[in-house]
Amino acid sequence: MFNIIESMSLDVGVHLKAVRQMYGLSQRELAKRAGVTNGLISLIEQNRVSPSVSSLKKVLDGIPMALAEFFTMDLAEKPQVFFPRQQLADIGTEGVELRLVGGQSAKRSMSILHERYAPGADTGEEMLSHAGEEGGVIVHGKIELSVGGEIQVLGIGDAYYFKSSLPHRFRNNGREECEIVSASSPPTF
Amino acid sequence: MFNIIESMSLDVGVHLKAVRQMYGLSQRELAKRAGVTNGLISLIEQNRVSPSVSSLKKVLDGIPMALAEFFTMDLAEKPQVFFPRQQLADIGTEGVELRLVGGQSAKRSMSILHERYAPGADTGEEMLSHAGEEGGVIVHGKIELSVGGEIQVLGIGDAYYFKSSLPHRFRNNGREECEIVSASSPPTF
DNA sequence: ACAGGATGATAAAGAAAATCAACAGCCAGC
DNA sequence: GCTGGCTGTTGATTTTCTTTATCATCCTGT
Repeated sequence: MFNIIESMSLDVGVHLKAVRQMYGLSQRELAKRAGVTNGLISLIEQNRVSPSVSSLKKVLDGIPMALAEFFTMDLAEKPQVFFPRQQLADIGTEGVELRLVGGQSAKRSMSILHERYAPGADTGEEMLSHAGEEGGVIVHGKIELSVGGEIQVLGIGDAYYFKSSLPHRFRNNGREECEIVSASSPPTF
Repeated sequence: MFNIIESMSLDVGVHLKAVRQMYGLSQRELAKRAGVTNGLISLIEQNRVSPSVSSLKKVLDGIPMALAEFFTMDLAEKPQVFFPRQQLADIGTEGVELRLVGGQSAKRSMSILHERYAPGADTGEEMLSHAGEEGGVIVHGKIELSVGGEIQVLGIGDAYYFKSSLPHRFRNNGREECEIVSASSPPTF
């Protein structure tokens, strides 16, 4: 009886770990939410067991994430979160400049906001997390943005786009006011 | 210790059975290809066990089908094929009865309508004009159709097809009710 | 009517997953 | 230094899944 797991095309363990960390959860936190034991999550992430579908479902419910999303994440390239300034420029053809944020995403029905962050302003240590998607462009100043474990400082012309369910936080560490044009879907305001 | 499976949103068993039969495989045939026993497939399809991910993977490999494909098939509601008459939404006005096929489905590339024009019914002197294309067949009665300056009376079995941007008008001058089955793309309704 | 071969279902035995409870490591605060 | 609380890991036990072998049923051809 040789290892069944190694024949798997999808590394469930590594993948689960990545997803869990992306959502900023510890094994115990996730286990508690999912109604399973932390030991199980540990074993799954080490690929020492192949969870039953019902178990994996329970675990993912704690995130929350659907089974389909979990398995399709491997096929779909990991969604781009940060868009460097250069990447926004010049998408259009000759004479036309199109600055499109999150252009690879198909569905985008959203509300647009003009935000201003005073120096030191912060959306708080408790990470924001809600339904939908959001994105924006930094118009003036700088902003520190944390999304799903990744942290980056964005400056003028930089942009962002992510699923709002990922824990996120905006913080202005600079001395200047920061100005952002953003959009969220479905319309929060 | 009560049934875990009943809390599953996805009915793996029923779904696997449907997929297997869709591919014209018996439990034993699939088991042989997948390298598992027919008994396991029987139990899975009855939801008497929740297979491990690795087992389900092996089974699906025998079809063959990817895990992602299997789970995404469940999220996509299985499209309705048959629409009882009563179920067709009536979106018409006075003298004109318009019954829309598949009105509840968001993603449609076409609007199929069952239209009834009472004697004297008229879509109005102001010509209709919108994007896309439309066509149809006269099932019962007669209808006077004007399209882009041309006028013609169509009877049973006659048909039409034109670009919706051309100004058009339907009018029933006869004494009988007129019945038409039409389609337009992209969906107007 | 019968044999042959297919179908899916099932009980019991064996293998693997999931839990329980304990473990060591790490870091912040006293 | 400790303590308390967090992290992830692990051996032993319980629970569940998977196989084995058997069963009844339904066709098809003789």
